[in-house]
Amino acid sequence: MGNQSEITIHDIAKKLNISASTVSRALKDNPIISEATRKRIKKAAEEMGYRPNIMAANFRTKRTNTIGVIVPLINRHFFSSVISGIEEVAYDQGFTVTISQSNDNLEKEQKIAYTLFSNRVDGVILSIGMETKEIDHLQLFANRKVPMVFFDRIVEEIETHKIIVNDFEGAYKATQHLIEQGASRIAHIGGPLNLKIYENRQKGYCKALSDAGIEVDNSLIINGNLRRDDGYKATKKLVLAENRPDAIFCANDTTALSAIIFLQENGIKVPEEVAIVGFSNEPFSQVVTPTISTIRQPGFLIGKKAAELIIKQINSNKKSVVYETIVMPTELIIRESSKRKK
Amino acid sequence: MGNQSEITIHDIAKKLNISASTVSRALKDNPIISEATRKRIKKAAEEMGYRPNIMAANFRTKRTNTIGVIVPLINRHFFSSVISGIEEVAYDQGFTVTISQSNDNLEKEQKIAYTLFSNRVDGVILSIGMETKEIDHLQLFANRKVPMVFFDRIVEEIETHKIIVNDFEGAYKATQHLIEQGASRIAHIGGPLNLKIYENRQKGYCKALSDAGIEVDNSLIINGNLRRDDGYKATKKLVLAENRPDAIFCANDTTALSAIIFLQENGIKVPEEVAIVGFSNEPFSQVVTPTISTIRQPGFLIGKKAAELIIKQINSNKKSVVYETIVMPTELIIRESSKRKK
DNA sequence: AACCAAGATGCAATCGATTGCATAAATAAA
DNA sequence: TTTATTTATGCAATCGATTGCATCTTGGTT
Repeated sequence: MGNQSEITIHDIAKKLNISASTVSRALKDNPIISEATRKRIKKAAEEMGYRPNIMAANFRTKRTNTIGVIVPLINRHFFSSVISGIEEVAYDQGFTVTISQSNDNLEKEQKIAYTLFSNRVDGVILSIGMETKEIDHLQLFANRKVPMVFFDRIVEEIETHKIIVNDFEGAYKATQHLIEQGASRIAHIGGPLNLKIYENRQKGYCKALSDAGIEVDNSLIINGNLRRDDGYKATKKLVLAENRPDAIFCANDTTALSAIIFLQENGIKVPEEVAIVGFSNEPFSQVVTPTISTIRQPGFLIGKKAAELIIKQINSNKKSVVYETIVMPTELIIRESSKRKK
Repeated sequence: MGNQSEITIHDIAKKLNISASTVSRALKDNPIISEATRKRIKKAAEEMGYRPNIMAANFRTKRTNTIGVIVPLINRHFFSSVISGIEEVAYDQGFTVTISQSNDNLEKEQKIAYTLFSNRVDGVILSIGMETKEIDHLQLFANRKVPMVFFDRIVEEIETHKIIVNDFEGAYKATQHLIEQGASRIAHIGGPLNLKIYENRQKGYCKALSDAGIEVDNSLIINGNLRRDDGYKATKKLVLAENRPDAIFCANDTTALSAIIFLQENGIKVPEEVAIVGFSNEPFSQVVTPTISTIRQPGFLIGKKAAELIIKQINSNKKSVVYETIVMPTELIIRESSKRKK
């Protein structure tokens, strides 16, 4: 059993008294090798417990069949869904997926990018971190013609494939829904505006208001980092001000939840007095009390699509690629936190 | 900008009129190279935009600095936490992490294992799928002396590092806590007993009862698949029986939640009339109403520990490794669903 | 029988970084 | 100055699979 030394195609060749090139070709089902020898070779390979040294092959062919993925945090439902989608497609096509998380830290993102590049991944799928304003480390891939797909948090300046969620539409629908539920003073707890997604959510919110003839009141918009604490404080500020809002559209579910918590702690009824809609459909949003209305982002589908796009580009001999920007639709999920009895 | 052709150490060598070996050594900070030349070389490398071809280096040195991870499902909080922990440690030590999911499918798990092996990962960290009864594909690593760490769902027959959670202890503490809160008729909604982890949880529950002088009543134990539905039905059955239990220890948080939902729907107060403790500390358990008491499994720590173990083994010149089986402690988190006012 | 084409296999170079050993240069000791 | 010693650098082989080109078989055709 214990077989420690590497078995190479040369070992097989020697045993069968043929050349290594023939072995190589046979194992790759090259039709130029006769049926008979191919079978002999495969049989021998099997018996000898041969496992190809992919490192050697990669080195020679300059392909790794590896896709690098960079996300801010693996341990978050949206991103792990995307990864799951990527993995699903990539695996079927014979690709390996290497995953790294930037922790929303620019320095780490840069290191990861250089590492992936040095590892000669065939392509990169990524969503940038909150701090990412410099983009030299990403330009690297563009310059060297390494296929790249941005998703969700994209970099506009780099011309490549992009998959985004229709944040504008989602925010619009969320806000519109709040209006339909009878709200008229609708606040917004938003994210950092240097990220396009939060800008678009905010724009969708504003557009829905103005389409309904409601003037946008900047005192009702609070931007922050969308952590639990941010939502709590923002809600406090909104509620304690004179002329309290009767609804809040939050740019993620975390702040929606912390808003609800603050409101409940202060005896303000959700949704009767303040209706809430979040964003992202985090798993907890459907099990908390009240369940949180939110916008579903199709993470798994985004992942699949990203993998398909990048594999297509990897396999197309890199000439004249037409870059696509895919906008994924969103879906409004109405739950208790915004549904007012009529 | 557009720099398409590979820059190698030979290009640097040629430009500086020195040999490639000197360049290689200088870039690796080999002290045998003089300060002066090292600086010249590094400067030139920087200027020329040199990026080492790690494929070539890996091939030569037979190390990939890559750790392969196989989990049943990426998109689940426990596993993504573990991955996060692995990634954290591995990254700091200069390792790359490759992640694959088996989807609890034996065939896919086998394919992944062979792929990882062919890619010559330096080590493998894995939690097996539900279907995994054959283990040839895992023996492969053991035979070829590839470092391996099992976590959570381990294979007993393979002698290697293992990291498991102390399910017995966790269940014991949960049950004990319920007793301390004044409960005396404590039910258990358990998982399939062919999985070790659920067997141990049940054993811990029974031991805690008998240690407290409470006889185990089998009519209070219901085993199932621990889905939402299972918890709901089990609770119904328990509650509608004569002599209703005054507490339930659930083998996961999902059933704990559905138990709570059933109880609330039927006007039974949690925790006053029936106290509940779950298991796993799923993210939702701290945000639902009431918040759910549960047992924390240190996923992130398990990941870190697994990475540390495997890296240690990779770096130790593979002679005489002592395999460790680490049992991670659990922590009881007391929340509203079990805390009775005194 | 002579020639050709198609089919099957082998030869040898190649990818880029690493590394044991040899050598050259610089310094110290005699 | 000569020899030993240290320090710095170069030479060349190597890792295993791939692949363009050369070579050898074989059978078919005239």
